[in-house]
Amino acid sequence: MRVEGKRLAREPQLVLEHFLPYRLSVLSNIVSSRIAKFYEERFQLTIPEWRVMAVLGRFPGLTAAEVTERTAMDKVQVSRAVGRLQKTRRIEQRAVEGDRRARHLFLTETGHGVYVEIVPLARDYEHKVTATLSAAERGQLDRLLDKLLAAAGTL
Amino acid sequence: MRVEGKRLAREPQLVLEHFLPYRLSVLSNIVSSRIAKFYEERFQLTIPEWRVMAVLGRFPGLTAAEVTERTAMDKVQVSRAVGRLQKTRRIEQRAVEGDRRARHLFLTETGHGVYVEIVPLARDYEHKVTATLSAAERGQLDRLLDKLLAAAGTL
DNA sequence: ACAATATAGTTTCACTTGCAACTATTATCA
DNA sequence: TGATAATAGTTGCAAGTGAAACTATATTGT
Repeated sequence: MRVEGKRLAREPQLVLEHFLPYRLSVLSNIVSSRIAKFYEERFQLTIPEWRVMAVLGRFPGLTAAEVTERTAMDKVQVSRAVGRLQKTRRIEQRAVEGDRRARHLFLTETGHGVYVEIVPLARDYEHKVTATLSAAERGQLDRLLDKLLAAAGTL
Repeated sequence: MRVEGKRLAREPQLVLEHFLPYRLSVLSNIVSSRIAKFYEERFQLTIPEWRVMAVLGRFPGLTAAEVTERTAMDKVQVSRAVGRLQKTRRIEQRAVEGDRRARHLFLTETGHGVYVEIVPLARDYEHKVTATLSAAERGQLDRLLDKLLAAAGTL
């Protein structure tokens, strides 16, 4: 009934800590949870909320559906993040003329202030994460992520 | 009240799709959710369960605490995965002599069969994800992940 | 024009998750 | 030895999640 002894030697094995999906997941979880903790403590902001603010900072007036396209979040997540951001007065909405289902979303002045404050902090954190990499390695990392993201999208 | 017009041009901006934490999260989520779906459909297995099985396949007899150390899962997650795996008869436990709190965990014959079936499938998937990379790039990826994981762990 | 479809966004539900509290057991040390 | 602290593992709870159902509005085809 038990599995032990030399049988194992010849059988397929998987070394979890060398397994790409596992490594990606661990790395991503570490990075995301640190950021999440930081945003939460400092701004009472979740990562989905931050993502919505980030795209609205760059593209004021997107609708929720357009935010969804640009963030790899699903529409439920966006809807909830938008709801919370409105409650906390970081974003506001205006009618889309010609379509009463959708609304344009904008950072409020308050929201924009938060955005402007976070952006350099986010960059700092990114730099810390990649601090042990050389410039060449950072370039490699970018290229590899591009390729992997493209590949993963079409699998 | 609104944020628009040329003000934006001079203000800090963050391009989400170039932001490392975001990119890592998106890539990891795509990869993990595909795998999760596959494991679920084919083996009624969650990723935490699979991780537990993967380490027990390689290190039969670990205790739950030891599984925790080796998987970057927390003990609650391990406890629940172990519970489900016992219910589905994929693992079993034996007493640890000299400590009645802990138990050694082993794959059952059934569990081992699942393990042996999954391992090559997992490898295949990994290869598919990296199929667009050259051998050199795969090497780079490994090295970069090593460095980033080491760095992230100590931040 | 109007029935059938599609889309924007919200809500419900079942499930997962992590934190903290908890039980049981073992280790420490005065 | 007996009190205190540490450890293994489980459970309760509050919050987050995605899938599917739902409302409201817009589009399409006849």
